[in-house]
Amino acid sequence: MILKSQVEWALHCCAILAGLPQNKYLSTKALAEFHGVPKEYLSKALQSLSQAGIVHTTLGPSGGYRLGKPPADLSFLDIVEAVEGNARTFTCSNIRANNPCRPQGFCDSGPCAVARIMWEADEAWRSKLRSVSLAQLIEMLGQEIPADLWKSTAQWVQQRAG
Amino acid sequence: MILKSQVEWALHCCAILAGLPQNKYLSTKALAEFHGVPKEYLSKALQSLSQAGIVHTTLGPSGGYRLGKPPADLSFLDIVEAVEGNARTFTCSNIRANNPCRPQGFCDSGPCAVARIMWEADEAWRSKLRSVSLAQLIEMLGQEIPADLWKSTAQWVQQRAG
DNA sequence: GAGAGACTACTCGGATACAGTCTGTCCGAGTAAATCCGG
DNA sequence: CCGGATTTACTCGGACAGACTGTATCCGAGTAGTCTCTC
Repeated sequence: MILKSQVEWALHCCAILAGLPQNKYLSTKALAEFHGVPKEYLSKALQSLSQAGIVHTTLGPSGGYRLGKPPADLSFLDIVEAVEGNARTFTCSNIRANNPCRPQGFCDSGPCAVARIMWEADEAWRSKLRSVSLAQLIEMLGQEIPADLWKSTAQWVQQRAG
Repeated sequence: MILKSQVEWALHCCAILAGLPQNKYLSTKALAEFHGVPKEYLSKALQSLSQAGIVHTTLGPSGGYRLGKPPADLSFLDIVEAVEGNARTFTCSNIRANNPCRPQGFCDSGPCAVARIMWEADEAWRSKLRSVSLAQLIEMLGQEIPADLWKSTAQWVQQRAG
């Protein structure tokens, strides 16, 4: 059970897009070059973000992506679920129903205990992701990245933005 | 990111094995028939549990599996990790290193903020699974399963145990 | 110089291909209990 | 009746195949700016 690499890409792309000047767009090509990943495949992740309303896109030259909401309103969970889907990590196939001792027509009341516990763990994971916003990530990155690198990166983004 | 069906099987099998008389064994065949799953494939999950020391096995006739530890000492996490592996759900490929603005020879101090947050969420998931023991599951099942079904199931297990 | 049309750069979506994992099956090797057979 | 040899029932491990997913690439359709050409 391992998340796709697209999740990592999407998170880093959102972090970059958060530093973009208002009403400017950054192309897939620029984002792909910045992160050193294949442009065409990264485009799939960005499409997922677009469909989820996390980023906004414009066609034509000087087109590309920008965030669709302020970074404070975007949680890690929003981005992860946009790429990975929002299905629970544990699927209950209700194998207790195959118990040969069951009387015919026996009907269960609610999901089985195993599934409930696994779903609680899943919810703990989601809850943590929900509690961290993109704005908080930017703040953390600002603290741990050297000031000159932070500045030159911002310049690079501004130069490529259209 | 969805857990294998083997995880569900392993959890239910451990719950059944917990109801086994001391020093008795239950065969893969019996467990497979009880849960209505393919015997050969279920055997893979049980092998994983065996390698992790969660269950103990004996060869020959009247052989099979029994728990290797008391149910109170077995957590959900033990069982899930035995089948699914203990690798983190998020893998950081350190794509920040591809930032074209980086000076040559730049060296990061510690994992990047994105990975740290994802790993915290992963730990929240594991922590929840670690907090629930197999004994607690048995107790929950005892409360929600009708008494007569609980009894006849115990009898079925005892009859098939060797 | 102004407006219409062509051009360009980009996103979007579908089609395709490849690799790895998940699911499932099959079979031989090894082991321990039960059974059989000779003394 | 007893002890050794055979049989039996099971686990274990590897090999194998098919389906599905993740990764990656390519190309055509559509769109919005930009450029060019004509009047």
